[in-house]
Amino acid sequence: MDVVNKETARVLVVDDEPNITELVAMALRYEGFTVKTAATGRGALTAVTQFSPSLVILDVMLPDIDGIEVLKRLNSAGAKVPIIFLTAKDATEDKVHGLTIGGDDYVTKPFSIEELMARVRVVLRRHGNNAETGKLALADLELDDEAHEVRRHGHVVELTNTEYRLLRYLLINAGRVLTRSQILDHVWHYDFGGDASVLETYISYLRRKVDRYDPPLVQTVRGVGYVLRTPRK
Amino acid sequence: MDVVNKETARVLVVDDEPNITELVAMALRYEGFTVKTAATGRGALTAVTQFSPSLVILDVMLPDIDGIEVLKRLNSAGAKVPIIFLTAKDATEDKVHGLTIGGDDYVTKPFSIEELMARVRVVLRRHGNNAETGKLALADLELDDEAHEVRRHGHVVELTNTEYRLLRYLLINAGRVLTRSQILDHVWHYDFGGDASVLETYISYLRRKVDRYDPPLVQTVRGVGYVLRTPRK
DNA sequence: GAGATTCCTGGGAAATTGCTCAGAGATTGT
DNA sequence: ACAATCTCTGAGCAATTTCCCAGGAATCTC
Repeated sequence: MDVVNKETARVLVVDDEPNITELVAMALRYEGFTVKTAATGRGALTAVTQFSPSLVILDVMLPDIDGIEVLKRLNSAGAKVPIIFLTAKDATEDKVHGLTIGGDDYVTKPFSIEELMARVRVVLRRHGNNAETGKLALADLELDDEAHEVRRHGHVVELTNTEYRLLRYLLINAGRVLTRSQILDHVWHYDFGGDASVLETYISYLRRKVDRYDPPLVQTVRGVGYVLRTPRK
Repeated sequence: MDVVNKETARVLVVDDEPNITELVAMALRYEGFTVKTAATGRGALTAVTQFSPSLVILDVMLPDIDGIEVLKRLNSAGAKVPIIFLTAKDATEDKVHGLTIGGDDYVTKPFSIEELMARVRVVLRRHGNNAETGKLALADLELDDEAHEVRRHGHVVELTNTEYRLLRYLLINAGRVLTRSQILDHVWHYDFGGDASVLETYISYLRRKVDRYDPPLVQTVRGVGYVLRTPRK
């Protein structure tokens, strides 16, 4: 289904924190992308010319040239590569916000891998590099990624962001039992160290909002985790 | 992507405790994998380059370089081999938690072999090493790992987690007589110290739930253990 | 066949797991 | 800066699961 297939899509990851680049690179490779990393703004610029990525994931805070400056230089050099900024949740956010007009986007640290990957898909789709439709469904439950909208039985269901991401992850893996740690890894922030009971709370929320109509789709597998599926029997 | 079938799939087991590596290596070999072991982080790194395993099972606590550092070095060396971490149930768990993004996973000690093998299969399947479809069957008894679901004669059978793992272990070894201690080692935690009569209790549970239809598949071999097989009159 | 051994099963206590609610704290929008 | 919303925690409660025990059934040994 891929127009430009994923195997040939190249992503450059730039961050001065090796933990982050490794984490992100790993997740991207797992999704099938070819990945290069850089630790500095200067390194990023040369990597763009040599590697010519289809997408750059770029930390705003870098030891030498900051991310925004990198963007400017790339633009004035005529390189039209889309960028996803990584930014701490502070004042600079506004700055980045104003700049992300084109196909660009930004994600605030700490982020969840699932969230970042969703952005990557969206950005690449916007740039015609990928043909994911952005729609998922199970029974009378529909999730439209583009509109960020969920419907059950035809009715729009209002979900918060975390609820949405949780439902999305379950829906991607519909019919497959997911363990708690799998879910926590994907839906919560990468440095989330808290109590795993948030998950239970959110499952509870989802049930109240999404499973208000029969049949119940969110199912517990005791001692293992959760599944989204039509009830057997 | 490397498509590797089980016969040729290689697994590297790293732990400084020989009891553990032996136990795990034996179980893996029994399942048909080719296995190498290492006792140190350094040993692991060289083994990865020489042996180029499809999967590494890696203790976090090692005498020289710890498991997380090994992961980092492997990644920065561009080796994208999936890892299953073994970790004690303490603070380090969080650390590992954050790192298990790609196809990686972790298991807390003490674990049961059966549990670890399930993770191995999941991880290898995720990585396109179609080691197994994730389905097992004997006569009209089916077990679907992904859905964590068991059917007998077409009907779904509700099993608790321990019941499920016990049945799974018997099913993998269908036709082969398993001793009590084999079963206890595999299905219960490897350092399980309780009364061995739990096993009898659970066999009883399984019979009630799974062997409700003819023919009875769960059979006792007096003085030895149990087998799962169609009765030979 | 009698005794010894091994195994089966029901009852029930203890532990675990999961659900829900209420509220504190953080975040967002106006 | 305020109000509204969202996220996460903790605790109590409910349900289920795990495990142990004990009495009795089945099988083996002699």
